[in-house]
Amino acid sequence: MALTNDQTVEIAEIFRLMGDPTRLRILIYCLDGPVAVGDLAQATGASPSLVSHHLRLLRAARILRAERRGKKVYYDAADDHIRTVVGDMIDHVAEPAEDGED
Amino acid sequence: MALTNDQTVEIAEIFRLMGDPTRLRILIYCLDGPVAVGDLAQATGASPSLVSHHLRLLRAARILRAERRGKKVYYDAADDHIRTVVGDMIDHVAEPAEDGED
DNA sequence: TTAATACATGAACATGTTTTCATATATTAA
DNA sequence: TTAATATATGAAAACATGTTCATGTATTAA
Repeated sequence: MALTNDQTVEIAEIFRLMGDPTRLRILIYCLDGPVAVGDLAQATGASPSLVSHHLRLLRAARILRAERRGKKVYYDAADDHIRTVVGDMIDHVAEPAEDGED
Repeated sequence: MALTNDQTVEIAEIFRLMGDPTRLRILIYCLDGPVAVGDLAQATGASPSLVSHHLRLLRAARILRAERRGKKVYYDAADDHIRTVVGDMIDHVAEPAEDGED
């Protein structure tokens, strides 16, 4: 499959955003359903401010989406592709190395 | 699925490496079969030196693997998970936005 | 051995990113 | 309105990364 330059850059941008451990932790916590910012901060051990900064990036890239309910804002995966990509990668790491590699 | 901290960091590292446009282009060219370094440089428009630097990172993370044949060194995807992850992401970008997003 | 080709590597520059801290905004309750 | 909770944001500090250039190593052929 051939990609345009814009598509390549867009994909790289999504991978890049997934490529920071703090942000990836936040993302993974959001894969199973909406989670509030404060809960993400608690779960990840990052400050609410830092979590909020990361959430903004993830949201801007349409990796996550936000929904306010009262005082809290809940974030969850923007679509199933995101879940699939992260799921595949988890499988990749969970599996033992394949034959033939050096 | 619960991940250890090491696993999370390992996954983030792989995503991070896929998250640079030059490196992603190199990776995508390697998905369909072994490609020599010089051909990757030509195809991507990057210098052989830069391609080599990127290949070293991709190889160290076991995203690609190398095989020398005479003077040339051929790189290809280390396993099918890599192909799957990139393929999923291409689908993600190729598809129109889903319902319900803001 | 020498030369030519193909790739790899170290150092340095330029740029970009993550994180913290202080402060601002939104929502609800009193 | 005031206070309390929850989240967002701007700026700066600390740190990391991509790229280039010069040079080094491997392989083959003469």
